[in-house]
Amino acid sequence: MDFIKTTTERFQSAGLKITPQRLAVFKLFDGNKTHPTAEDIFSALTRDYPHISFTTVYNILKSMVQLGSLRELTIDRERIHYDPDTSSHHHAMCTSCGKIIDVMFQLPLPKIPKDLFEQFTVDFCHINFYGTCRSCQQKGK
Amino acid sequence: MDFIKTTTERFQSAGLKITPQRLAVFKLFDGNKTHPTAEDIFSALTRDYPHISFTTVYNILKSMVQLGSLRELTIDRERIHYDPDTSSHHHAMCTSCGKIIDVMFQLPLPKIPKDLFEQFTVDFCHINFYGTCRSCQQKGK
DNA sequence: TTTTTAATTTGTAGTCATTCCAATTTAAAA
DNA sequence: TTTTAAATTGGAATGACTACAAATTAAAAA
Ligand SMILES: [Mn+2]
Ligand SMILES: [Mn+2]
Ligand SMILES: [Zn+2]
Ligand SMILES: [Zn+2]
Repeated sequence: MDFIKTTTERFQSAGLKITPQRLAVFKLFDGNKTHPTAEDIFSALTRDYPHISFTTVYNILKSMVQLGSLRELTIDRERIHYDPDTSSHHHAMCTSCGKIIDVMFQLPLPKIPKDLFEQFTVDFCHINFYGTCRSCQQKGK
Repeated sequence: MDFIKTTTERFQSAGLKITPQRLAVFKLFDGNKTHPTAEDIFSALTRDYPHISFTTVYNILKSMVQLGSLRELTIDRERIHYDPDTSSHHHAMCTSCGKIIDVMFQLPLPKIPKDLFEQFTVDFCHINFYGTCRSCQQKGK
């Protein structure tokens, strides 16, 4: 299903308006695999919306997360990265350049220790890999 | 091996001094399974060191991490939690009360998709579970 | 199309964890 | 005991994110 259309419908169903700023953010995330930050989105918007406010960007991101169109990553302690792919997958971040890539695999449920479930109702799980990407390895030589 | 002794030796080998403040922090972490924050450590120290500075706490924590006596958790976006258990294990955080518990298991290497290793040298991996702990589930009723 | 109104955007100020810095103090080597 | 490099301290700075109130606007109603 189309990300922009789905997200637009979710906003409308929630009684939220479709503003040019919102639509521009939807477009930036459509098919985006780069896991941008609020700053990234803000910078990209300033070209078309020179008066865009950071608050607006944060507001839009928050609504998109609440409506299930974006997921917040926990991999980078410095800032939140947003992912329009809300399906179950994980991430790897290069500790040298900060690039974040997808790691498409499922942690098999039987592997999770059952004593965890005895103490805890698990809602979701983030698996974060840290290391060095190819281009940074070559640069380091 | 004893945590305080090991950590003390690491500081000395690195040419760092053993101050009362440092020793007090080492003691607070010895056998500690609660994953405290800098604030937690600061508060615990104010009893014996009423003039302790936050900067000192942060400096000590940084040195301990650098020398391998502490590990920084990525599970809580709001603040860093520190763990004196640097062996490979994972964590679960209650999204209601913030409590963090250990999840003792190893992600089996063959389960990690091999294309990750083609693009990336993995140094370490944090697995973070989020959910609701027992006592918060009961309170919620 | 015009009017109406509640929602949105914007700029600014505020928060909070963490870091920076320079003056003072101190562990520990000489 | 003296010396000195390192540590501690308090206060100021940083940076991501949030709160708030005034101005603007999407879109429903007339
Ligand atoms: Mn992703
Ligand atoms: Mn632990
Ligand atoms: Zn890299
Ligand atoms: Zn709880």
